Amino acid sequence: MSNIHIRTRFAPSPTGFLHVGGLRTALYNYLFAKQNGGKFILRIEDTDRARLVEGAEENIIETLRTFGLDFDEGPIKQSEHLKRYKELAEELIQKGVAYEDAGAVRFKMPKGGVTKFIDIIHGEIEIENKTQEDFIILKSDGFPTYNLAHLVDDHDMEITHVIRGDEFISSMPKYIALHGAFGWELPQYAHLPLILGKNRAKLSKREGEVAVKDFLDDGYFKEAILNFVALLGWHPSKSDKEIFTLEELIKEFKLEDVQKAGAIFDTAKLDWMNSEYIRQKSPRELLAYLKDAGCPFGRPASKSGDLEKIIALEQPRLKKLSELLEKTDYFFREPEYEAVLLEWKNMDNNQIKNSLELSAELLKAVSDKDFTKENLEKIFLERAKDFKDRGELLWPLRVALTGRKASPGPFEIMEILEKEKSISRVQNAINMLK
RNA sequence: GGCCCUAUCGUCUAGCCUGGUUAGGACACCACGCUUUCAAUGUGGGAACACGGGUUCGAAUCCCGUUGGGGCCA
Repeated sequence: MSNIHIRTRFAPSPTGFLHVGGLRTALYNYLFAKQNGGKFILRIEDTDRARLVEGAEENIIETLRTFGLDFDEGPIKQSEHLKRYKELAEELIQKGVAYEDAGAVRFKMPKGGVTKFIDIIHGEIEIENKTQEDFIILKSDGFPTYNLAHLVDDHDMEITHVIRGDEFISSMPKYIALHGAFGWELPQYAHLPLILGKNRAKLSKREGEVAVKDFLDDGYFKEAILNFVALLGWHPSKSDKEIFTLEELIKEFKLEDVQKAGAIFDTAKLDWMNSEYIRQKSPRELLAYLKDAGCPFGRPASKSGDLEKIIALEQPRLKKLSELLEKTDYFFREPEYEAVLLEWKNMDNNQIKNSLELSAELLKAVSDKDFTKENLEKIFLERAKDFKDRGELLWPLRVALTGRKASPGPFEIMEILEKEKSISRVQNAINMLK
């Protein structure tokens, strides 16, 4: 608790929905603040009025809440500080370090020397001042540019650590010169490597799914997304642990261990991670989650106990919850398939028919009460011994029940389908072969 | 084009600071086992130090250069 005064901020522009890169920046800011007992603050940088997108601010706030990245202060909006920026621009003109130019105010960038600073992630960085031009700090419409506004607010909000994307490194001489002109102390900086698309370029909306909301809507768990994003550019120093809760991340995250090079955002590992989280949850939790999400799974209604059983069957096969509806459709309507699918290896039509007729016969002999997975398995596996291989009995049966090449096993399915429906599906298959 | 950042398997990365490893893990991929199918699971496998020079007995690791990638500005 020694660093009680540490203050970080996440300062997005509301020019679009929160994307994965933004989420990671917010997360790292949050983790660093929390692990030091400090404060995490949200600031909305809404001074570029032309690029504002409706609903973006709400989406950013809502998404941060969803992930549990609760901010201690804010949201603070820059558009409410217009007077402050104007006064400060004025002050710089008075001091002779800024001047008016076609209605705008420009800051006089020192032309000689080098700017040196320490970045927590990159170490020492040196940039010659002559690479920078005099730059606009206040536009003719009275709105400040990023160059001025972000650092005024960081100062006023007493931000101690600025953790943001790499893309600002080359403008650091501007920010440092401006701090000098105001006589303000510099915060510490940590510039995060960019998250790149498959084409190695900065992730952009044009590539489709980059909004965090899209992933949420697509059936990825928030825990999985957060976990995945945390590992894009960071790795625990003394272990190979990969599954982390937010609390664990707060304990183990180290800003100095953040990678210097950009990371490609590739969803293959996210899929795996999501399936890990799906398997960790109980079917009941998954069902509740689906209900909350307004997913039509299970409608029209069957008994709710069955829904949990159905989820339990597919659980180890799911990468995303959104696959559930399609994968379990045969529980809710009669399967449709081609008769050839019933064929196992080199069986001919007659053999298939005989196999299915035996199945029907065996099923009819089981009472409703005994129509359980265990019982059915015992009965069928015993009879399957009469065949060259079990598949001759079990494959046609399973296809008759599901209409699918791939599915869970027939016994667990039949327990859920119950006797009458199981038999009728087998009967339908037999009829197809006539 | 100028400036800046950056470089280990296909991807995310450990190792680099403090030279000596069969260069480790995870995902993905392949094979095998289990198995009626698909998963899950178990075992095994292929797969990387961008390149060129130094320094050194010895370089992924230190230095220089080149190339590639990215960013910012124009």
